[in-house]
Amino acid sequence: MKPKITLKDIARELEVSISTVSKALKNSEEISRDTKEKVQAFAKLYNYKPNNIAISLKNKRTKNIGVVIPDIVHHFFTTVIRGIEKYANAKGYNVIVCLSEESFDKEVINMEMLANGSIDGFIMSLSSETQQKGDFNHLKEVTDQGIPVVLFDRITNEIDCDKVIIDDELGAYMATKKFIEQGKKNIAMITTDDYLSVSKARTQGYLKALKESKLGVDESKILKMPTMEMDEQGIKDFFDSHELDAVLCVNEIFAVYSMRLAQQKGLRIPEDIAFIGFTDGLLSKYANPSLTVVSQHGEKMGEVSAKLLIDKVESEEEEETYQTKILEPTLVIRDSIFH
Amino acid sequence: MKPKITLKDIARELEVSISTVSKALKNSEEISRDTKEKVQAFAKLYNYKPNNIAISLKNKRTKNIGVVIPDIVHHFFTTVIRGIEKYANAKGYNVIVCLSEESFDKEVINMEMLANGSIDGFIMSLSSETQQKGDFNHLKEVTDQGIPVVLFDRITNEIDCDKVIIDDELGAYMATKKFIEQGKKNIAMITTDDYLSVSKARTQGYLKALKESKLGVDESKILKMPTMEMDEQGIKDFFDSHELDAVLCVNEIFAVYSMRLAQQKGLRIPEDIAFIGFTDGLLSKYANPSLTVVSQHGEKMGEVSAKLLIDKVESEEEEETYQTKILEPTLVIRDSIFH
DNA sequence: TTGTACGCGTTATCAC
DNA sequence: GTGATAACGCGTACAA
Repeated sequence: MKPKITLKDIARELEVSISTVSKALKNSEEISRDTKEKVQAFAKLYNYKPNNIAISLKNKRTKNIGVVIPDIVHHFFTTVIRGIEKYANAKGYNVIVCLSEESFDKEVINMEMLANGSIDGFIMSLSSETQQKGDFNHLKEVTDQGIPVVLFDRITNEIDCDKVIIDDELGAYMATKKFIEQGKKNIAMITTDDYLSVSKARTQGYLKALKESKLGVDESKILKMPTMEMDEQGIKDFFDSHELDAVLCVNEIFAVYSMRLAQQKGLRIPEDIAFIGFTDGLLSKYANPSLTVVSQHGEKMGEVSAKLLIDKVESEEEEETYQTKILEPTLVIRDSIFH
Repeated sequence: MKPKITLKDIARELEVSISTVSKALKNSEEISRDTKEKVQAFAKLYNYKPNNIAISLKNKRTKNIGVVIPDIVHHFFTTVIRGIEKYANAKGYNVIVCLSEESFDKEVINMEMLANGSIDGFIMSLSSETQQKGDFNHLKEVTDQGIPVVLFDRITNEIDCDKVIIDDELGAYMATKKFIEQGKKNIAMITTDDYLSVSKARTQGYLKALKESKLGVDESKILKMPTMEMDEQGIKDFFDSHELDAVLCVNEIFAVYSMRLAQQKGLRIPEDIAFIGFTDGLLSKYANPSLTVVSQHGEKMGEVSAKLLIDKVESEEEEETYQTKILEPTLVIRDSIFH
């Protein structure tokens, strides 16, 4: 058991002053070669490392980034974290992860916990409850304090800050268009309620593609699930009451589950009915048949978010200029559609 | 823009001393009702919150937990994080997540980054490279400094610390036994190289069950993959060169992919060939057919780890007594075997 | 009842 | 070339 050693310890042991030690360790020109060597040798021997907390207090910089997300089990958020971690780590930052579990209150509590000096900035994606309530005071307070915030994926226009999203509307548009090109006539969409910013945008892309085609829109072919949770019965009923030959799903879980239902009804995929989902996760890759998806490029999104945040944190001037980066979605073609 | 307010600011504004403010905010009996109300009102108005960093420096307690894991995209680790986060948050702790990406060097760097005061303790699962090298000096150094460590899942006996694992051997044993009871005769195992502690234990459980039965062991029915990465061709060759009616896989990805291969060969699941995997993730649940798995109870594991760590962090006496908690695995029966 | 002084570990400035 | 001092923000033992 050898407890952490401080400057003071070294100073006492070597019978010099604390400031001499501090300078010696930084190879300051002021200090004689002799003392420098003595101090550095001693420090190395006892494995001296400066205390991060003390430095944080002094510099008012923690080198920590707070990441607040609704859920960590979803593959998309997981890849975003990985992207953030990658970029942040390379820049010497640590990542503190907090989960809101889709709860407004938890989101608020987590942010308050971190906003009192623990972090230099936030990267976050709003909980569904927050988007539903439309209450963003906790974000406002944080930005008012001058703490930089980057929102990704689930964002709001009510807050002035940097944002990173993919073009959800375009993604859904591309997917729907693909169906149309392949001659599908009865194209359904399974999504969540509109309060989720991404669901809304995706629904619009779907509608846009249909309006541009001869097919036109049939609102009854849109199934809006109340939550992100799987409602197996809801989807089952939907399939029983509609004649469909293509389905666009707002996430991969809905899609994979829907495929199973279709198969149970004896439909062939993609001949009788084709599927496209969002999120390029393990589920899509290993589903049977494998699922065509609109990739959200989570890792890229994380990296971009981290870069935006760290740039802002490290920039001296406080520019009040914010940007919104819109990443291009891409279609990952697999066996759930023709190719 | 209203920057953070400090005790000093309040003191100056109200023309009292800093310590008076500090005491007033803690409702100290020493302070007159009058000043207390004045101070508290002012503090509330300007939304005063004590600076975490300053408190950390003073208390030598950060209320941060460092979590170092090999990978965040695997469902198992994801659920463990969730468990840790849940427990830790309830206790007022934050979770700093670092990814080693299965790399020894990254693991070392991450730990060093955090060990200089940023955290009160570590929860970690070893990278495969670390287990392969058998070099645990970075762990030794940390524990030598008196920083508590909890290892989970991928552990080592070389380090004295609390540990949390599931009984991997038992899990594999249960699964194999299940196959045997159901009359399967040619039971294979797809695993990774033995340097991963969990793979080794699982292989032993598999062997134990076979030895106890009349079937006996056929080493050629064990496929050892060099890494956690999917080697599709390796599995394909294995299937082509063996007559199998049951397969135990060390993770769900191997299992789901193997099922697909079996189906492509025209085999029926579970009649012709049955499958069991490890890890109760989304993949297992939504596979077609759904996959029977040995559940590792990741969330529980995270909670238990967090509890062990926080208990140790908060205990005054430094007991040099460590425990290893062994969680019971359970079989989650789904359609990839008879039931 | 209020205020002073000190310490947590570090760095920067200034004096010797 | 070296050291004393102040400061970051807070809490607390002790003094007034």
